[in-house]
Amino acid sequence: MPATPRREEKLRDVSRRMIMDRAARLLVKQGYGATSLRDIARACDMKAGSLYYHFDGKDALVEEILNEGVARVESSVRAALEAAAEAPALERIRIAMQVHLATLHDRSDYGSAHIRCFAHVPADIRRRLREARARYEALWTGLLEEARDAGGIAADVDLHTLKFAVIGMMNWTLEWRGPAGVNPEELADRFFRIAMRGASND
Amino acid sequence: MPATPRREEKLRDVSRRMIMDRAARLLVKQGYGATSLRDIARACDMKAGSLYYHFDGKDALVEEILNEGVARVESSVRAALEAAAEAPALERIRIAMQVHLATLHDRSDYGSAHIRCFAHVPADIRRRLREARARYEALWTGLLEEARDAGGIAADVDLHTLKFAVIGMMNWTLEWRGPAGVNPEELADRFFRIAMRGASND
DNA sequence: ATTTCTATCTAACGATTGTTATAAAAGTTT
DNA sequence: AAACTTTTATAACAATCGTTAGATAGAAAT
Repeated sequence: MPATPRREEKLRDVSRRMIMDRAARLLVKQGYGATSLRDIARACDMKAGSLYYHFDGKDALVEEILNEGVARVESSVRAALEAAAEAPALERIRIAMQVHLATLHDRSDYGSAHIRCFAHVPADIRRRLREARARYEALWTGLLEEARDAGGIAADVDLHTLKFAVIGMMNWTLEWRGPAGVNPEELADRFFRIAMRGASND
Repeated sequence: MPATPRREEKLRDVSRRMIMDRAARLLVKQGYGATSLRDIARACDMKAGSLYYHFDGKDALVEEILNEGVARVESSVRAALEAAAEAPALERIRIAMQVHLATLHDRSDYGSAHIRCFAHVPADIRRRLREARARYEALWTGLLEEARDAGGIAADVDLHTLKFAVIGMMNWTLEWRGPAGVNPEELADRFFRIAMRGASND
């Protein structure tokens, strides 16, 4: 086998990455149906046909972006949790919320693209994405069970409902928080405060 | 002026209503970009061109549907709140959550269509829809202020954050709750339990 | 210098899109 | 029965869609 030239392999990957970055941004702004390959190509200073050198087609590109969307959020959260492996269960939940929210708003458009486009992407893509989603949700289920087993969560709170409540309030921030809003970490703390201790006064 | 014949006016309205109903369902399932006028027409046993007798075009139809989406949720919630005008502030919040969730999941596809399609609809439609959205959010702001002024909400909870947390967890149910899931009223109670008294144990 | 490989462009394909003008029904009024 | 109104169908339009095959330019390898 020939010695694999690293320089060129990098170049190829750089183009792939640029295409995915620009496409992700467009997906967030315009949605799946309204984002054409020509839109994506123009954002990359390319022509639509050239994208086929890097991807098998629109759906393959979109699937890879959306898949990387969950993957990025999950790995960020997982890394933060490993770094805080000894922290109390509730504190680990707060950290997970901070990283989830920060990844969504600061890091990249992949996570946002996933959340925004998942519902309207072709059914076969959606089916495959569900696996990655389920894995990430299982991470949260584990976190909450951990807290409950440590006695940190009230017995009459359904963990399934709690999981979706927390994920829901976080993901919904994409619908209202502008880039100039409260920073994600502070926002996560406020959500944590509400979800864990409750808003009421008694 | 001629006596307006009620029979025919009704017939015209019935067709309009049917078109909007079917279109709303398709919008929920497929999203704005992937729902064509021919899709909508087929669902109505009509041809695409015929839709132009009832609506000025795709965007006008979609805007009317999405606008009615917020309007329905708001008027349902408002009616329920008027019927419970004397109830304690926190109880009124619980009721509002129940009706919001029930309208989204049981009543019709208009509210779901609004939530699902808002982000990806053309910008000028989105701009006009924002007014109706803001009015509905103001209703929630009022509800929460009412509860805070009555001493029912902790001082260190930001009402703006709380509002979006509650709306977010409710609207996100569209992403995970199937038609066979927990009924909306019970789900609203669980959310209320979490958001108001908190999930933690201390 | 020639060949080979990589990355992009060109130009077109058939299908589908929103939209329009016009014809044809179907129903109501006179 | 004739005239008129309301509703739908027909058929086409320009534009755009995802996709493909083949040409082209530039860099790397020989």
